Amino acid sequence: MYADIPICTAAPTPAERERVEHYLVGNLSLDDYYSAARYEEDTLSLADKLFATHDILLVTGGSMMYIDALCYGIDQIPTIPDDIRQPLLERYGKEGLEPLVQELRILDPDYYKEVDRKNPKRVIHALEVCYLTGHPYSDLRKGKKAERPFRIVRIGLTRPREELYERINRRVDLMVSNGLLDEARRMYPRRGLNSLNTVGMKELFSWMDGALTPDGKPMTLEFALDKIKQNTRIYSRKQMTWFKRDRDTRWFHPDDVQGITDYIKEITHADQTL
RNA sequence: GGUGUCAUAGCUCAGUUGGUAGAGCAAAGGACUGAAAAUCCUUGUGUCCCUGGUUCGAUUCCCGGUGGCACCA
Repeated sequence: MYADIPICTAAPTPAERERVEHYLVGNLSLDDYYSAARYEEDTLSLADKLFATHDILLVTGGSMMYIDALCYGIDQIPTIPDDIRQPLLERYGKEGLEPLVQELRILDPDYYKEVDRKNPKRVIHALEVCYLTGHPYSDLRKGKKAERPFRIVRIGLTRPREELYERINRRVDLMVSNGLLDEARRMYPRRGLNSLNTVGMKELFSWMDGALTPDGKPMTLEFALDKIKQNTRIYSRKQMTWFKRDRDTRWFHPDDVQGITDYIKEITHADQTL
């Protein structure tokens, strides 16, 4: 989605896009506001258009909440304007989280009971919605699964951890030889943007800032690159935690092309007999 | 070769006035509804380098050994 950081995001290359049509690649600029809800809108309207000429569309990637927004929908909650978000962020910076948590207890006791009260993003967002709408956030959280006018087949790809980690490390090395450092240097002036608070950029920005490692020494490039590998590994584990919750997902080793093909055939056949 | 110093969790190190030990980082598990590649939560038994001694009891004190580091030759 975000343009200008194709190496960091492992965006499909022009050659790959030549072979297979891709959508929503580099369609956003780094300072665009975006969200899972907008992704839901964008992908649904795109799907509507593409199904006129295609039978099957493939959604790939590992952005957990975005994929769920497309597959299962997301509740109608208004986008928070800056003049509501900013004052809350300032208060959080000055007063810390506790007063905000107490305020949430009054404005939305139901959500207060279930939120992770140590997570600033969750607490602040709930307050934002309360302020903006004048209603408790929990009133808007229906959690209702959306119906889609198409069939969704979820295929999960995974591999033994050792194999996975080895590939992640190699992937980062490959990104570096493809010019990740130059990309980070070009983006450095815009480093405050949320879209650049991402694995692959944040570690290199810290290195450029001369940040210190936990033992008090200035970060080396090698340390920053190890950090990228480590954070990518952690991210891959988070993906597993998220996706394995979903009972509809069928898992395959990525090399098991036969298995995946058979599974798709089986499902298509089942559809035809219906 | 001599003298000094250090040896504790995967790593960097605290600590125990002698009663078998704890932080940060790493690692693993988990949460997740408009900032999500974000944000947050949970989990710490390890021959306290080895041998012997003192002691009711040693990782802690003492002798010796091994290894690292520093200085002197």
